[in-house]
Amino acid sequence: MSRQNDKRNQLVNAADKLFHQKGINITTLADIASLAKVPLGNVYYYFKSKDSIVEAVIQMRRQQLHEKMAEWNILASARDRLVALIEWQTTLSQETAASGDALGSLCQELGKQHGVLADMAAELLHELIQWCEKQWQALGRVTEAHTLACKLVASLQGMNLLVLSFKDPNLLNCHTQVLLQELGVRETVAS
Amino acid sequence: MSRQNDKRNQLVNAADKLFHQKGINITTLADIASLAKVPLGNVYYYFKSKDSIVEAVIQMRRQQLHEKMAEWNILASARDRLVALIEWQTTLSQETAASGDALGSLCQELGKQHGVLADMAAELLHELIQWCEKQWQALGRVTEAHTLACKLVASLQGMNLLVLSFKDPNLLNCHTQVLLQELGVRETVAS
DNA sequence: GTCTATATACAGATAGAC
DNA sequence: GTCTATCTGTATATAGAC
Repeated sequence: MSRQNDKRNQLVNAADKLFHQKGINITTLADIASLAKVPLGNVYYYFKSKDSIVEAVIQMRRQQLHEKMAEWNILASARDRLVALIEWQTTLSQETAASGDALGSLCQELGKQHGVLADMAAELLHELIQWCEKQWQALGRVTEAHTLACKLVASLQGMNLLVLSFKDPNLLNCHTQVLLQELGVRETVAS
Repeated sequence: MSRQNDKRNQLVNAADKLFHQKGINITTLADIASLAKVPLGNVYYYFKSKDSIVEAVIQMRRQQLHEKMAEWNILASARDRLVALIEWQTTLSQETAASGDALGSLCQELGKQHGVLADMAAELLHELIQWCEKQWQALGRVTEAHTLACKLVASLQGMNLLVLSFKDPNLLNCHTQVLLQELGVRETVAS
């Protein structure tokens, strides 16, 4: 952890926040430098271009996603692990209402540009789906696992879009109830 | 339909296409003017700002959505009307894989900016959900109609994001099968 | 009404002092 | 390594000839 990495991390964290809040295209290097309290020109000592900052942000988010999944993996039952994912989304409902889902907007914005960055963002989504797939397999839904995983992630992402559009965090709580119920149908006993 | 409106419409159509393909923020007035074969400076005779072009595009899409819904409304059963919506999405799978869903990306991009335009885009999504809600009511699912409508639109929108991210139109076909089956569960007989 | 030329502002990126 | 000053390109928007 050198001094150099400190400043670099400040820049990546600032970019991460601004990309989420305003979108990548609208965010300027000046915005990032300003939030990170680093002089504009200095940015190019750490990154050769704006794209390489975007790449660094994606890598950081990938790391964070891995940590989240590792955290969920500790849970004993696959059902609880899926519940943890869904509940995690609800804890983000406030910021989702303000700025959308970080992963979803990243994929949406980069997806149109057809570049390497789009593939990297898509890879994050892919890893999340793969993780869900494993949980469904553990629940015995082996043949349908992939479809169910896509369905779950799509539902969450679609709901995040509604939450953003209608600025209504509560919509997410309401809908995740349904998702949780659907999970419960096969796993819990009536009580 | 004066000559004036012709050029205006050319500009709106060009903007509509480019906003979908590249996103609003990345699309420049020069891009729009060029595609519409209108000199750049002339754009300001028809629109006072870029935002007012965005507004015109949203209004046009609103009109198109109304036409689509009117078209579907002709169908006899509410179930067929919902099927028509889902199948319409699948017919768009190619362009969704290339540029995402037009409505979804609009809401995602504008949703972060918290302006009047964001509200207008959200209104489109709202109208689609309301339309779905009516169909569910007609199917007798009165109390759950709103939830089911949100769920359906969210599923479609989420799937559109996966299709864009993974550049895989077939994913949509695959998933809409599931949605159609779910609709079918309550309405069709085994055969 | 239509278009050319241009003002103005600001983006990403660079040069080079310290 | 760090920062100031600035280049270069290009965006939105305007002025004004025709």
